[in-house]
Amino acid sequence: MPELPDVEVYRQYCNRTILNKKIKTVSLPVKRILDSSKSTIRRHLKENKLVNTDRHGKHLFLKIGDEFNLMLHFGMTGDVEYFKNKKNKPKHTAMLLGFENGHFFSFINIRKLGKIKIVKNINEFVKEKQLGPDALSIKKKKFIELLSEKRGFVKSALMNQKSIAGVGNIYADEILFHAGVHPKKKLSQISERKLLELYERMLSVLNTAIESKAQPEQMPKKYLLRERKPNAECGICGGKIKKTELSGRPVYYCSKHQH
DNA sequence: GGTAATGTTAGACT
DNA sequence: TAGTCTAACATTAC
Repeated sequence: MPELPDVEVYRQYCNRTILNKKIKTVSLPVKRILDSSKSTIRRHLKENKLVNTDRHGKHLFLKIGDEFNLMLHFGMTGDVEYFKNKKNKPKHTAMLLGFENGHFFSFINIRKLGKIKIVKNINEFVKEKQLGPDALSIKKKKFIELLSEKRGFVKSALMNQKSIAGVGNIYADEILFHAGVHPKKKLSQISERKLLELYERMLSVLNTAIESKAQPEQMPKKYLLRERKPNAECGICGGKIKKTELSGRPVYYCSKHQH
């Protein structure tokens, strides 16, 4: 479930499992997700250690030594798993690292829409990809500034990685749900005061999701994620949850309290 | 067996 | 020109 909160949970997981272990084997069976050549990735990882982690939006960076990073992007499906016995290798493993201690690390990518790349400088990568500031680091002023100069639907703007990095389809819905803003409201019709509220809600939703380990069942009762289906009862106002579509993606919202 | 799914992006559209 | 939108990608789960 790889939006910002999911990737942050993966990052924390990597921090407590794979750091400072020497890599002995590197297997990359899914060619289409490689953004660096197989040999480049191998060369950087073999006999080296992952020493730190970083994240920008939905991109995870595993630092190799002090010069390079292994960038992982999950696409629509993805997970990471550290395990001790090779027999437990997860299905759809797109990268398998074997450590000196005999344990393994798998980058799982079912739909193969993810990416693996060796990245030298994170800031330069972010610039190249034209990613906006990370959703948890963006300043209030910058947020207002970015959204004020856009047109189109408010949900599209929240999901646009070039404005703000990290918010995807599910959490955009969640943020709008708590801010009481209809996903198909035009940005031009949203007051600055409402933009401020969106900013506050974005932070609280993302932080709450991370605290809940990105598991819907662990989130507060009034969260839309827990009942993300048509005709469910709204946890905030008792209204009816409806489903519509925007750019081919599903949109869930409360027909009563989101305007 | 049809349908839908958490992301990105090239190319079409406005 | 530049911002916005659509379709396509690949695979599984229900």
